[in-house]
Amino acid sequence: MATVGRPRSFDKEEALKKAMHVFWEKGYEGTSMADLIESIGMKAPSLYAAFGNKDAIFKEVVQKYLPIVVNGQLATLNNTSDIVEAVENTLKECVRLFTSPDNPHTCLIMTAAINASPEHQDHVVSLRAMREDYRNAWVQRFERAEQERQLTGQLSPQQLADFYVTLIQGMSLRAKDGANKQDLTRTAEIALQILK
Amino acid sequence: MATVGRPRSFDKEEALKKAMHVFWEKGYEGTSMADLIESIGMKAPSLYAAFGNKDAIFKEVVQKYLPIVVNGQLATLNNTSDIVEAVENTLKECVRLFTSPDNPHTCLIMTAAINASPEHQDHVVSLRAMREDYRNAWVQRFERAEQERQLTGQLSPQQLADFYVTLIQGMSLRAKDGANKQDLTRTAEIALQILK
DNA sequence: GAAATAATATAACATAGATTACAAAAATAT
DNA sequence: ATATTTTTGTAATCTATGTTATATTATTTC
Repeated sequence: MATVGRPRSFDKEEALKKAMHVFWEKGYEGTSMADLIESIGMKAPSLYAAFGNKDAIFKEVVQKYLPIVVNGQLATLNNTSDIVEAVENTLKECVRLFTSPDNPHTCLIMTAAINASPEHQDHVVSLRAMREDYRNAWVQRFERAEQERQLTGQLSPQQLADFYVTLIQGMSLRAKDGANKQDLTRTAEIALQILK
Repeated sequence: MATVGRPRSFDKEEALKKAMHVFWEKGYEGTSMADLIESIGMKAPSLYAAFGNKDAIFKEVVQKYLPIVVNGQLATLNNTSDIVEAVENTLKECVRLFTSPDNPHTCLIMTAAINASPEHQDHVVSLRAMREDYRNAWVQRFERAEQERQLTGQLSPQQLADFYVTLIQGMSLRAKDGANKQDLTRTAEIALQILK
């Protein structure tokens, strides 16, 4: 399916992946188009032609990041039948993600758009909505556990979900601050005590 | 002590407090000089004359915020003799701060400078250092509790400090996302179980 | 090989936001 | 009162950064 005209000198998927890492590392406002241009190795007009403007690139990055990271993690949460194991595995997966040498040490959804100037509030709002979805997924998982009589304590699914999501958001920040794998693992293990 | 020249039409402390609230709400990069000018009600030249540039205003704001909020909180942590009570009171104080109608629902030190463009990395770095100090204060508190034989479990002061600081950083984000006082209080109560 | 098409590179352009110049205003001191 | 000093207000300037115009290059189709 060779198309007419000069061929692209870059792979769009590769470019998007590089853009993702930059936004992941520096956040939306902390990333300049110059950063993207430098990291991706594309010149401005090619970037604009391929993706649109900075906002559009960020949105596409988030669309890409979300399935890979969040859904993969929620699969762990939902596909492990024992609730304690499910939470343990999911927390460990968070720790692995937040300390992997392959990517920035944080969660893009949690930290890439916390604050923004008024014109870019939509990114703040949309990531916040995703965090809300993420929390709801945790609530649902604990509701299932409750129905399956796996919750021994007197804590409600909402309370448990809030607790673990709060902890994970905190770990995103701690990792960005430089917390290592051991530190975060210990914190996760402590949090797991709540379910035992 | 009347000084010569046209008198100021504003109170410097009041102006700084207003600037603090803007930065607290919007973060360093999310705040424009126009925002500050509007909120404070001073014109640009007066602002610059009184405080210096945006960076200087932010630094002065942080200097002001730190003693008021963080030290007050650490006083609670350190001056309550029983460790469980100390942690409980401190967490409750966090919740109160993060949900007070009088101020933005987050902690400035935790969320006002998470990401920034390269020229403003110094703010990111300095706030990170303050978070490190904050963590160390928690470590020291638990070390004291250990010496006083108040720690019943087998968790080290570092592990406990990491756990609670992670939770508090998470609560800063959850509060900014809209978590209410009840939600955060429940989360804090759950976290307190670890010490019992 | 010439025409058509699509991407690239250089460099200009636009705009938002931080900062400053300059003249006018409001006070004190002599 | 006049001179001096400091702050204020308007408006200009500077700068960083997002975006686009234009010419050029590389490919396919006829």
